Amino acid sequence: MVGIDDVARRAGVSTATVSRALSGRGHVAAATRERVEEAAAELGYVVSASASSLATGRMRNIGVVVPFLNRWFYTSVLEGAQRRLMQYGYDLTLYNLSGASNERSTVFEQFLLRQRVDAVIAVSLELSAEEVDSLHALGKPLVGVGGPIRGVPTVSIDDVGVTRLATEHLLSLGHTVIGHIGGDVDAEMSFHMPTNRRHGWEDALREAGLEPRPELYFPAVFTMESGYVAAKQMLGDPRLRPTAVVVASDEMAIGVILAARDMGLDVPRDLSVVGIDDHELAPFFGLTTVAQFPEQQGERAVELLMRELDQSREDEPANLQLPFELIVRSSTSRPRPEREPRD
Amino acid sequence: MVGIDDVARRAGVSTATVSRALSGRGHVAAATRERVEEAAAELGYVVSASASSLATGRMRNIGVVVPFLNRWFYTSVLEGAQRRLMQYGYDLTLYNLSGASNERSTVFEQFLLRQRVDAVIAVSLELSAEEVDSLHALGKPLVGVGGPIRGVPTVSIDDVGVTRLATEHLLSLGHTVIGHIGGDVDAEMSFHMPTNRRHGWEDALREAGLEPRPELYFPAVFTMESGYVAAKQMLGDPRLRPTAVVVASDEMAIGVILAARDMGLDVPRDLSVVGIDDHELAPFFGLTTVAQFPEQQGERAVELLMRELDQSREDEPANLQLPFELIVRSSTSRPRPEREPRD
DNA sequence: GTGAAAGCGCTAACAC
DNA sequence: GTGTTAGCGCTTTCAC
Repeated sequence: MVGIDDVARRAGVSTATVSRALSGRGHVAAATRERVEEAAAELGYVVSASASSLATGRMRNIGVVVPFLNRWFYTSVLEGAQRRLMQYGYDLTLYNLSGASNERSTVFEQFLLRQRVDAVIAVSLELSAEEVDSLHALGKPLVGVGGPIRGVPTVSIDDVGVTRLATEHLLSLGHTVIGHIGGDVDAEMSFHMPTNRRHGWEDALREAGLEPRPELYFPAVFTMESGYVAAKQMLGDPRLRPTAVVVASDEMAIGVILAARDMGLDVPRDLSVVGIDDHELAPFFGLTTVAQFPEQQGERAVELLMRELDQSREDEPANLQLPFELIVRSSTSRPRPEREPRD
Repeated sequence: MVGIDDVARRAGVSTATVSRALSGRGHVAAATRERVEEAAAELGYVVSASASSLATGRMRNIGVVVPFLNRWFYTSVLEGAQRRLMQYGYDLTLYNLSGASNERSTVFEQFLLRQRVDAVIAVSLELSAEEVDSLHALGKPLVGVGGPIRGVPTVSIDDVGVTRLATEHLLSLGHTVIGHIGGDVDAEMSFHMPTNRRHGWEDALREAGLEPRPELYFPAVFTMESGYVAAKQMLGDPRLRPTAVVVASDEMAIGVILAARDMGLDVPRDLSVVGIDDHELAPFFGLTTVAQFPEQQGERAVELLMRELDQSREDEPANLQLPFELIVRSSTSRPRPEREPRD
């Protein structure tokens, strides 16, 4: 293993100078720096992460904790975070909680505290006060993605706002009977995200002078299949007859489109559908949706972290609300007139 | 920061004993071990990963390199790998190559060589000889998932076998005009995987005494949409008229099902479809498929690595072929008789 | 601008 | 079975 003193010897300087030259910290004469860099390159020298970490106390590694891996949202956040971290020269170590039931405590009590990460990003995770405290006690900054955590800076979107926008889009097209398929309140995703999205639907309706009808809300669990099942219930009930539906995720919304097709309903002529996400499959299905940008959320989380890591800690725990955007495709249109056009 | 000598003092022993007691290496009297563990718990002591790594030369961390993140196969492998690594007490640091074009060289030249990982798992990556060599030069074991790498142990499935099985399933149902939608040879996935899968289709056909017709093969790029597009081509050509199609991935196969529907074809009455993967969406679409088990592939890769890491290196570079399995759902059936049934 | 040397916190010989 | 101690390979004062 070629070490720092091999480089020092070859460049004819001390190890201190090599360290300074290669890390960019402290002043080194340009000529010296060049000699050192050359020597390092020739020898194929790379600093030992553990030695460097031991000396500096910094691992240049951050932990990202996700509740699942096989979901578009999480992998997108991950992708954004990882890309930005790489630019900062940081590694990303991944903790996935979807395995054994005790994995969560293992991660928090064993792995995260082992001093292998300088900070952690928690994605869509409602952390307990103890979990937050134990991390903070070790001086590890923490930022959340996807929902607020008490006393922790967070990046997220306005969950009320997204469904409100989706609903307003339908209202502006002339729909008045608008259903909502949303997350089951006591399912996985926590953070009251399902509740907030439901509120957005209700708020928009009320503002338009329409009272949201509870029987037009159907719970589902954020999968295509559950969206399909919920839609069949909603569309099959002869008392309901919605002309449009706001769906809390694109995957569910695609399920809704397929259910409508299977029932002989034309989308959008008989039913307008709008989702939330802008999932990679949305264009293929022509799905109108409110895009959130999870990769960007991952990137911003990293930036927040880097700021905390670099500077004088402790700005305000800034809660970043990221933008979202209505993307109109072919799954929404004006409602079909009740009676045959008179022509 | 509470260190090892705080624990030693509190337990009334030496640091060496604390180290031994807590790591499980070397002999410690049961009573002593207990006292040490107690002291450590009371003080909330956790070993410093960097100090420990510096002393042992082991990071207890392995790097996993994937070409993409937003694909079912990769996240599944990742999930399996991560679960198993956790059991071994190892961390997983994630490298995703899907970003900037120079990310690959950055990962290989900067990150992996920084001595932060004890070994690496390369998923569906055709590594160059230099990439392999530079890793080996550092004494870092390497295992591949998803395809062979020269001189590197690999876990994968028999790509010829899976499509052969899928094709045989259709043949046994009585189909004789069987198309194939496969990966584009010069697209992302490398490893000749698309070519191998195509061979499986051809082999099975030939064995049944049927000459595979090149015009019944359509290339696509492993997305639902590309499967849809390819299927439209295949099904729209009046000279072709396949009664069944073997598709190289479930996502593409779902695209095929949707295309058939849009053309007024009934699956499976007018067209049988079989995919490869057993993707999470397969049950929802009733897709008959050949399941591969990517999570298991991730787990096995870890096991291979642990064996290399633990023992006397250098067994044979064992290439593990993992099992696959035909899962029959509702997208395949006997072909419709050419003429109306005579009753 | 550069060098000498004292750690960083643990592990593993080696003694006993 | 347990203690002493010499590193592991860097970084960073402190001198010069």
